[in-house]
Amino acid sequence: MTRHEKHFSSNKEKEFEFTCRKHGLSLTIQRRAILENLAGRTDHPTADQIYDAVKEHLKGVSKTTVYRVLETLVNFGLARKVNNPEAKARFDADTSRHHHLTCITCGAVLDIHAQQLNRLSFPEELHGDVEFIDYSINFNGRCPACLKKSGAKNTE
Amino acid sequence: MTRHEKHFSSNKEKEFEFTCRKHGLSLTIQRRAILENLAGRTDHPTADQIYDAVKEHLKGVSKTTVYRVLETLVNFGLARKVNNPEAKARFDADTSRHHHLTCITCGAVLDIHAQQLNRLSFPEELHGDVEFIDYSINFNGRCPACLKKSGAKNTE
DNA sequence: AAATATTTGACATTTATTACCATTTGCAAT
DNA sequence: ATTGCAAATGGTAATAAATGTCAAATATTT
Ligand SMILES: [Zn+2]
Ligand SMILES: [Zn+2]
Ligand SMILES: [Zn+2]
Ligand SMILES: [Zn+2]
Repeated sequence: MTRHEKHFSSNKEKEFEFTCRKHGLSLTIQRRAILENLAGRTDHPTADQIYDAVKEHLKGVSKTTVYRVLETLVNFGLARKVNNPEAKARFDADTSRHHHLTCITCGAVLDIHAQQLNRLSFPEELHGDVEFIDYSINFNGRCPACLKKSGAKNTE
Repeated sequence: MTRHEKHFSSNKEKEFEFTCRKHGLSLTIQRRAILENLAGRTDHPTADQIYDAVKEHLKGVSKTTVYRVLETLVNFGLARKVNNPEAKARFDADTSRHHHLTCITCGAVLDIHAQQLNRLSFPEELHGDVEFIDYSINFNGRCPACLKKSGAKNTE
């Protein structure tokens, strides 16, 4: 019983309460339980995995609520969506080493080719623990079209 | 008519034919058309978008085929899946700046915290064209558990 | 405690992806 | 060119993830 509660560090709990109050969000037991579960694990669970875990302690939770609460948590910066910015796979015939920028305004995905980004060194302190094979970088920002539309050309 | 065909660079076409022959894959018009379409655009389309485009030239293509062919192309290195290594979103309560390693063996997602990775400089040559806001790095490799199991501890 | 605004739960629906299988097609050997 | 067979396709049906709806329940305010 105390096992999972100790993971809901009072830091995260305070941040949760603060953020909810700040934005006029109700402090519901569902929100608390879902964030508590997510904060108590490091395996980057899916919505379904969180649902499976939470329903043990909170009999009757709806899966809909889990999806909704997760979205809320992400929107207010209390959690982060690691994969799948959208729910569809995107394909690329360019198999050369390059990276991507996703436009936060229109969702476009642009190629970022830059030599300097292809020479990242893997963190030494982790060698031995894990094996690094490759990497790709996901930038987020704004594409040329949306930049032009908004007129926000910061040249600084 | 020549508009889209010129994009199917003879390089990619040769690579396609070579790879198919090398692995005993049939050279079907569906595979050719789908790769031709994908290679002729840079917008990282979804399977559905490719289907919409391809069916114009290849009346009667099945959406199933598009999904299947894309999978084949990715498996044989002729294309790349940019988003959604799997079709589910994963969540993280750690909103601090960090990166992720996805284990190619078991699919686990691990946090990679390393200061050196948080100081990437955005490619200068792109300043002005696009606006960079943030980034995250997706490593792929193998997690400690799978590394240990396979006994492949390369300490070099 | 009562009034009000928000959130939830159950169900239905949409959307992405995969499974299945009969038919067709690519391809190699006549 | 014809034949034979393995491989691939098309159509449909089935999963699975995610979202929409709305009355009932709950949190917050008064
Ligand atoms: Zn844009
Ligand atoms: Zn790309
Ligand atoms: Zn693993
Ligand atoms: Zn993480």
